[in-house]
Amino acid sequence: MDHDIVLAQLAALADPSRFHILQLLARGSVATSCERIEAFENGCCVGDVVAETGLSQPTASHHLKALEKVHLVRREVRGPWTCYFPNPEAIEEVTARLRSELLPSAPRVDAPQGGCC
Amino acid sequence: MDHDIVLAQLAALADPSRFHILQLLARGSVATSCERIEAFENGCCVGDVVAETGLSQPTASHHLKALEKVHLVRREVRGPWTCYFPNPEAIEEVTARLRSELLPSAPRVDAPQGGCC
DNA sequence: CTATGATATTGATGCTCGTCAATATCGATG
DNA sequence: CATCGATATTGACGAGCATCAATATCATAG
Repeated sequence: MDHDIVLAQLAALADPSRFHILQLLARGSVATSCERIEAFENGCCVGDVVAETGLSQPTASHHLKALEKVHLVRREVRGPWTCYFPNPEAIEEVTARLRSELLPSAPRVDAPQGGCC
Repeated sequence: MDHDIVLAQLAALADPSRFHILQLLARGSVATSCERIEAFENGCCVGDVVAETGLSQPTASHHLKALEKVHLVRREVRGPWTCYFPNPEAIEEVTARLRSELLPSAPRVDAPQGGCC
């Protein structure tokens, strides 16, 4: 089902470590140690996440892989580095789906003035 | 921290059962068995969720409580029934926070035309 | 007060997941 | 090939959670 991707993305977003990683990528505030990422790209490598978050290297790698699996980040191998980049479209998609599925699309039926209880 | 509420709301949204409950409430498609809910209110009672989802009564009660804890639904006791109503403001808040925290606010620094790699 | 219908709580169970240590893989460089 | 830096994988552990059965609470009608 196409439905599942939204739930998977929400689950990915709900973890504090992963949310933090996405924040770092979104604000482009990572001074990366990767020689193959230009400043304007707002990307980082696994080691950068380790340095910024204090997570162990396997944990950082694990979370980045999870984020890439639901397309919240884009992954690119550049020589010895694995580079990750934010994917704003995915954020837009999640918020759009949340709104379309969980907000009343049509204006509600007119309610009587007096209330009920 | 005010930060935690967003993560808690995302975690609440990420569960299939809870997401389904919110969908039912959002589209106002629950023909409730509660005598004290008017049609225009788009609310339902615990028993309605049991009937619509097939979950056990304790599980439905548990999920509704969890949704209320993060303000995704509003709770109101009406006689023997506990009634739940959608809270669209919370959905708007979550999506707004997602966008403000995970999307680049300022336009990115101008990138060189040629790309890099 | 008693009985009944509606919901909440408790206890238990199985599963998922976040985390790290240890180890393996992989690319680049001599 | 041998080495080194960067990342991925494996294995294990513990915490949290979704779920249900059984039971308790609570409101209302009689």
